[in-house]
Amino acid sequence: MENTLFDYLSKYIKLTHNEKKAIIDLDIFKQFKKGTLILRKGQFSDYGYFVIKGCLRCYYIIDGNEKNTAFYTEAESFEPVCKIDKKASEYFVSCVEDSILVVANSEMEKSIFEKFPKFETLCRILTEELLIKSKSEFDNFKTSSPEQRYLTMLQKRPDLIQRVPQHQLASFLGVKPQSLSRLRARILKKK
Amino acid sequence: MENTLFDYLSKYIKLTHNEKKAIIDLDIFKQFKKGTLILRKGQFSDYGYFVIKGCLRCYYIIDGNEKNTAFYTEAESFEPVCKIDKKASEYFVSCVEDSILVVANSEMEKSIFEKFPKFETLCRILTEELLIKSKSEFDNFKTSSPEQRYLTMLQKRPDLIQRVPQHQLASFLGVKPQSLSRLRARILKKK
DNA sequence: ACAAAACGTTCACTTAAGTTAAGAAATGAA
DNA sequence: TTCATTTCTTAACTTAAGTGAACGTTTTGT
Repeated sequence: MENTLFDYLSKYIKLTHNEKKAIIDLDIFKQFKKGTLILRKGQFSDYGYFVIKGCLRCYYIIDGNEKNTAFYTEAESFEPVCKIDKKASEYFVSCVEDSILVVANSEMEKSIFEKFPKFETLCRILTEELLIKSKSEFDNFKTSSPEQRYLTMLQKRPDLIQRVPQHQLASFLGVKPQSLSRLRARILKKK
Repeated sequence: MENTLFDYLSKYIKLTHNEKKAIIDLDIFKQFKKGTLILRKGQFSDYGYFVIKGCLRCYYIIDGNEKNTAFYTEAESFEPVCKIDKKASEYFVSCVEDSILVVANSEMEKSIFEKFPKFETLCRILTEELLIKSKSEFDNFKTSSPEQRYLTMLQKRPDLIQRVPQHQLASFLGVKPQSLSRLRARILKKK
């Protein structure tokens, strides 16, 4: 369980046995059942999440309809907007599957930064990397048609098509479920 | 000139006179003429930018057409993807107007982090904030129609409509210039 | 095992965006 | 100022997405 986390972190810094122990002692590994709501609209939360195993879904409810904007799977992390904003959350986050997550709040972060300053460097670098990745994805979304976006997802995140219902992927790709269905039929016909 | 930077930073930390001097001594304020290319496709760069005055435009050239994905104005910052990726840049960044920018590379960052560790905390927090803002904007883009996006821009970034040509705003809003023109006519008719 | 709910596809119709082209308006350089 | 270029708008036509509904399949809970 810890391995997913430490393997991921080892790309950035080497951790001593003591440092690893300090992390484990924080008791940050939590299990959640499929369907569990991690975050609700209107809620305030200063917890951040890292997916060890499973899949999280971020969605808005707009005019009574769910609009999915993000899916987080193994070795991906996310911090709710409300954490920094200090406003109530605009969206929900739920578990698409039974999941194991690393869960940490600001207080825990602060205490570990004080004990091991290099964790702050780590967090800064990880966040910079996420920001960059986020820009790439946004740019790619803006410059592609729904059909191209679907083809890109087939290449870059083929697992999502298996684990997530089509009608949830639709809004993630910026279209309605019927359009996604049609678009897939169109692609099949072309081949 | 420094004021734009220090006013902005004062929201996050208090800087001593010494710390401010250390920043100014880095000689990071640079002027650029309208049209100057700050970053080219294919280029490697480890510089980050903060806009004191002016406007930057990030664009791709896809099938010979410019696709604009971001505009940066006063008190906004950006780091090129290639800085962390270590791959060649996929896009161009140019000055929409005569601009004054804070320009710093990784080496300068590193030296200032060593002298004043609290700058690293500052950078971590600023980056977290940018990431959160970026997620909000992406979510908003995904869950809106082009018409709604234009109306949102009218509210949130009305200055852009004045400073940036319409045909550049079009791809930023995810449509062709003709569609933006039509969409604006449609809005006027409704009122 | 069964009924209910959720899911995916298809269809007909509507609405909006893409495409191509033409012309008017604004901008900039000589 | 004039001429050329760029920018913006309009229009006619094409293509794709939105909408509402139907239908069969799969999944879920009891």
